[in-house]
Amino acid sequence: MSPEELEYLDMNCTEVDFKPGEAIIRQGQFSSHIAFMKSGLAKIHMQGPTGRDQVLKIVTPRTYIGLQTIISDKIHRYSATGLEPARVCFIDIRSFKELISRNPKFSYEIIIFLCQDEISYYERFVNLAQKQIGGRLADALLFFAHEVYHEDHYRLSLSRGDLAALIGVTRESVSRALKEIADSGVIGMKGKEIHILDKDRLIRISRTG
DNA sequence: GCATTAACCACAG
DNA sequence: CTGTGGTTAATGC
Repeated sequence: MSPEELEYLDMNCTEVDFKPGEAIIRQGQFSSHIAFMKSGLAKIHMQGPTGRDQVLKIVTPRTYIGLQTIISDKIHRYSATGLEPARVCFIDIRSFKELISRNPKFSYEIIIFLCQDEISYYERFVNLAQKQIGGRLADALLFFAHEVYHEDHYRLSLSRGDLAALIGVTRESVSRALKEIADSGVIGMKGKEIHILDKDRLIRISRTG
């Protein structure tokens, strides 16, 4: 993006800080803005027909929240909630649309983002449908190491319940699966501290799980 | 049938 | 919020 466009974005953007557990956007709420994560971590989640909460994805810095708002400024179909202290930038839809139509480079970046996002949903969809708990949990643990913390040793900011909602199982199953995978020496774990000790085996679990 | 897997429930730290 | 144990239902040899 050119400096002018950045400036344009900045001028039309309102920065807000969120604490862990605070709602960034709420399912069912009127939507008039698109959000951009500047820093921190959040979850995108949705209330299912059973009333249970499902985590659709984890949002890392430099990604958008609520892009779908572009197609109609109606109601949010999902929620976003902070997991770690987060700084979020809200851009009103009009300004955002303006930028899209004015700037092909920007539009192209958005399309790239949407494409990558969709691919990752496809993969997650298949993984959730075909793997059992061990494999799904391994996927999640590897995801946090590779995509979020960029470390094999990290402090997970999600609760066991969040983790369960992410991989579509109950929190009890997460507890048991974590214990099992830790007892086998593949990971080290104390509370929310996760230490990947044997990545090869973890990857194998992810594939065969 | 028998084993495995995972949800559901209750209860304790 | 987290972990554990018992129970129960579904699925696959």
